[in-house]
Amino acid sequence: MDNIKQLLAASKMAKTPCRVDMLHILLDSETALTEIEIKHKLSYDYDRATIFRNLRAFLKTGLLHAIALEGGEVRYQVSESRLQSHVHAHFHCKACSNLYCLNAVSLDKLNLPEGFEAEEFDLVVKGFCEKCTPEHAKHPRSAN
Amino acid sequence: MDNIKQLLAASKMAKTPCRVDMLHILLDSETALTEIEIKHKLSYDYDRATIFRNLRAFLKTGLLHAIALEGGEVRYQVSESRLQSHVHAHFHCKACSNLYCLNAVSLDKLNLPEGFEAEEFDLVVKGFCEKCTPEHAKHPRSAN
DNA sequence: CTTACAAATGCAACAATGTTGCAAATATAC
DNA sequence: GTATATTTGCAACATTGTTGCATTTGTAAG
Repeated sequence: MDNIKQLLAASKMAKTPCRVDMLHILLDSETALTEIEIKHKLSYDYDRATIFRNLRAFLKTGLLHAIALEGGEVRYQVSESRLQSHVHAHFHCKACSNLYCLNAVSLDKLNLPEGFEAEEFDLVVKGFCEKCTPEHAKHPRSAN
Repeated sequence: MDNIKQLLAASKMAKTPCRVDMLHILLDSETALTEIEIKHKLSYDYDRATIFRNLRAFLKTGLLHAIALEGGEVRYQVSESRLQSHVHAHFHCKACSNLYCLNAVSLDKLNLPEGFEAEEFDLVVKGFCEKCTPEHAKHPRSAN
């Protein structure tokens, strides 16, 4: 709560109800969310332009980061350890389609072609999450 | 040329000028292309619905695969070694924004959380390509 | 090569989404 | 509390995703 106030202050953004609500939702979420998911979880029906602009502003200040999935789906997440590492790793469940953040992934010794200079790594691992692995669920593979 | 005919036949798709042209462009390209880039390179101004449907059909048969970048940008590429590996690695240049396909990347010993089962890996490495590294160019970092 | 059927295309229409200007409402600093 | 800078809601429009349908084209068979 107070945490959110600090986050906004650190980014020099006004503390408005919509922004607080958005960050609250994203901080509470175990998985990265789409713009529509965020909109649906908001306590008030804010205008889509407002949400759009706030997402854009959050990305600009680095408070959030976006992960693009196949099909053009974009999910947002609070960038907690953004500056510590340039590796962003996520796990995308093929059954429930949730997107989890993976920490502690190292990709240092990747052999790139001659003359290529790497700065960041975005990794998306696809499979089945703990709730949807064949052992735990019976019909999880229906989705894709 | 004849190669394209075989690709289409293998996917049980009719050999139409638009499809041949699209595949020609994608096979010739060193980098993955967006739908708009493909459209601009076509020799004839095909309807966008046609291109849209053909891309979708190509993805369905697996002839092409899509790579999603930040900002929702989606790029398409001929899937050459699609069945050999479940690792798709690409290099996205921050300067010229080209997307190169990286081969020979191994991500086997990735330590996932308990209960998570990985099937595919999509890696996007961002940085500067050989044409845009500081050594080779003077003002390449303007983009981004 | 023609015919007959299946498939693809162009076009129009509409839905969904991205994006902006601007006036009204709200937040921040004094 | 007041003044100023931001943010919001709304409307408008651009762009893109998507589909139905009539027309055209491709394919397979004779």
